[in-house]
Amino acid sequence: MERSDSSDNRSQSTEPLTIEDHKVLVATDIALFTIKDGIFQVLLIKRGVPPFLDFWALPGGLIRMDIGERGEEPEEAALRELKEETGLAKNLGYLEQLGTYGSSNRDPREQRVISIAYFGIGPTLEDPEGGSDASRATFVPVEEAISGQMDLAFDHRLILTDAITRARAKLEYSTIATQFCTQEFTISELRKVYEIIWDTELDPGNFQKKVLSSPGFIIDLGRNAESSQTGGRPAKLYSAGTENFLNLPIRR
Amino acid sequence: MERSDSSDNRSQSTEPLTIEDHKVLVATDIALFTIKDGIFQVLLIKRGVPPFLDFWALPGGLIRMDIGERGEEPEEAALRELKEETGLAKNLGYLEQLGTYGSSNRDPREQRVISIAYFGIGPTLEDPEGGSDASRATFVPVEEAISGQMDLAFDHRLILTDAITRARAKLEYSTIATQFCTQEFTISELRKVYEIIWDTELDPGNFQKKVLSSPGFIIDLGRNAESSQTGGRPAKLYSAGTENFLNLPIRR
DNA sequence: ATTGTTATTGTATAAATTACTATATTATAT
DNA sequence: ATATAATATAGTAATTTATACAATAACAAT
Repeated sequence: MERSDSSDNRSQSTEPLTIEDHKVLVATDIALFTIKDGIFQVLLIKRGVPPFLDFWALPGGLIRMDIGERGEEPEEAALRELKEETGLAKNLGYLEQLGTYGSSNRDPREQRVISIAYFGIGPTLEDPEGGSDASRATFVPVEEAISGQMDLAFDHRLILTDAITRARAKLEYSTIATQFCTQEFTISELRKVYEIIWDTELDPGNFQKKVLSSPGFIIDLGRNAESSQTGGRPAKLYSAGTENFLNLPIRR
Repeated sequence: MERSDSSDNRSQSTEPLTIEDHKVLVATDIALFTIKDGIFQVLLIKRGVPPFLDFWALPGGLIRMDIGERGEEPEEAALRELKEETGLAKNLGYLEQLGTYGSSNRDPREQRVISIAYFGIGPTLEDPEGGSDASRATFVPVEEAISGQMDLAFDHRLILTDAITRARAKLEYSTIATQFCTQEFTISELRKVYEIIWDTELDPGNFQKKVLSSPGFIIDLGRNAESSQTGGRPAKLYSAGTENFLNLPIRR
């Protein structure tokens, strides 16, 4: 046998590495966003264990192989760790895979660890509280989280940056903005989601027409919101529609 | 490695699981697309080893831990397997992560295997040829590949379907269509990329204006292509521009 | 009733898209 | 050479969409 590049995924006595040696640890992380106090925020935990003890991090942890028939589903692991580390267990408004971060130097420990990162949205949820490997858990304004003031563990600044980019991009061509609202919301509230996340101002009249002319974006509930303290015409109430994507994008 | 004593994970004792027991195998797969003979095609291999012996599959394989300081980078593994299984080693026009497929039942073997899937584009490349674990390697029309006529291994039909969706969507708002062309191309050739992948017809005049008014999409080379056999005004030659995204989308 | 505030509708203009026509430049047939 | 077909490119009018901004509607506070 002169060729040494043949498949080594079955353990052979002549090969130095067994299949076991190619296994790696797989973790999940969630960038869970919300709008709280009129600010675009992300859920972070303060690590209570090394490495990166006392650094801030996205909630997450290893996929466990002792759960389920053949180990945990990745999304399941992400939600479990979210609950363990932050106490948040309500159904999220939205969850999708962001990407997998597998660079060989992303974890300082001897073991190689790759992470499947998720992008999530929750409406104003119950207050998080630290647990498990997290000494604290709190929503943090995204600007603050990526500013450099906060020490983020591993490559979580990269993951978070990618997640913020994803969020801002998806507002344009999808209906996910409704997931930042409560179940019943006004068009003004929906517009403020865009304004806060994009850090820009949108024309109320034009926004209204655009949203109302996008089929499946929002559903008219036929009722009005209660008048605000400051007066003004009461706004109609809507709920999220059934479409996931917009025919015509909403532009910044 | 100093941990040769802990590699026995098959002992079903009552002892708690060690960190080793949570490790899994990580593979990569590539959906590599091209346009060949005027048809949207994807590179598939015929498996030469079990499981799914003689099934068609996306090129790919395990990330190796015996390459590099701390194991292979995922993208590196994907390109290595591509070369080993299909012989294709030229620089790809485009490569991005598609997503990670980690369902616990996606691999029938005892070992849990998750796969990081990539989406790639090559211009008309050299002809592929099978190697390593692949008995054959060939470009296959995407319609044929997902039609059900071909037996695809693992969850590769799902991955391929997602990759096709990604390709069709990215044509709208990105400049990746140029990656399906040779280095120098005409606007007609670029338009045919859209027409073939979207299976639709686009108005030549309107397409021309749209492309030329999109800054950074294509670069005028100031030369003409050779006249075609059938006559007609010779087209100007262009090369791919520097922008990755379009301000205004190209619509189907 | 008056004023302030917010929601909603209307309107005029600008920009982009679409459908279609016209012209330019070549090859091929006669 | 001339006519015709084929393809690329440019132009034009109608339609749709986007933008800026004005007007009206419906409430609270006074």
